[in-house]
Amino acid sequence: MSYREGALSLPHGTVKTYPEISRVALREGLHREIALWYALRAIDKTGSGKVDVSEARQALKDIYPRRSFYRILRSGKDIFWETFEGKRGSRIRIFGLYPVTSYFGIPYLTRPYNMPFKMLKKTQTRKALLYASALCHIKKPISRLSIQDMTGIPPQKQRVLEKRVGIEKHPNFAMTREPPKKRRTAVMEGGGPSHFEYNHERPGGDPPGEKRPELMIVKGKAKEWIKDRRLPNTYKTQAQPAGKSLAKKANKRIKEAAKGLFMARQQEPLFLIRFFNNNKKFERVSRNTPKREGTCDDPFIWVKPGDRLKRGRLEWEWTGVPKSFPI
DNA sequence: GGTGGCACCCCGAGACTTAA
DNA sequence: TTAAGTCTCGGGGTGCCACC
Repeated sequence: MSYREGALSLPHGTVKTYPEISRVALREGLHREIALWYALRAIDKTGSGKVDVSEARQALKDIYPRRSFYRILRSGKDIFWETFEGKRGSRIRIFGLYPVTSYFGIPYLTRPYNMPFKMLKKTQTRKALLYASALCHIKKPISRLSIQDMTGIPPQKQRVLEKRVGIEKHPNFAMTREPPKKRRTAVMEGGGPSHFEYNHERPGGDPPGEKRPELMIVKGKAKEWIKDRRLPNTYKTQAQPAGKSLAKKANKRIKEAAKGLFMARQQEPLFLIRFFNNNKKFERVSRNTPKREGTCDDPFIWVKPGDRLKRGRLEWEWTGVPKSFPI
């Protein structure tokens, strides 16, 4: 079907989103523009990359009021699309993945994820969709502050967005085999006001060498209490993995343009590797001579379901290595 | 069809507190 | 470190109207 055969229409199912692009757009304050870009790509069923302005406005009239549509069209111009005069009036040339990733300096695209298109329809859930899209491929624990670094969205707002689109949160807990006498401290991420002391002794004592929850003392206003040390949450979104052929294509072009993707990847800011799926991966990282600058802070290894102290609880065992080491 | 001015109202965002 | 709640203030979304 060509665009000449009929008006564009809204998809009923899903919209394809790219975590890296969503993340950068959120950070740059371009969430309105990126949402329209996703919507335009979704209604462009022929994949020609060109749509009539009037047809696009008609197709998206339930999502964007007239004023907002034209305003976003202006503000996203030359980043996500360009407009030109066709034979039948104004048209939009929607930029593909490569020009957009180039604009933002994104060195590599992971696989895209499909999100429910209905989330794009409401103003309230539109930004939340992008947030979910930015988060959906992260399967390991991640702190609120790391998410803020990634997306520019502060912790309070993250919670609001998660509620809005039904992102599930799962708490993680720290396990250890170290004797309680060996207490260790960790400074709050983001330079918080104090540090926390972990690995306290459980009332009644603990058998040495056995795996047990790491304990911490929390000081309240009137009293202090001992509790299991909690690690950052893991998050589960409604996103479904989509085909990655377009992302592969874009990555190939990025690689060619940058003359060495891996050079580009090494220049991107590193998120500290802290959580490992198994011992092998942890040993491989810690054995390797420093290849990049950065540190592995307070590393943990995933505890398999059968080895957990509490059934159903997500547990991570402290590796017992010094607080940080170079990677 | 496309854009600008204006006014109204909702919501985003930050600061702060309390609790576990 | 996470979670939840309150409060305040400014900005943005939107409708209406006018103009080109």
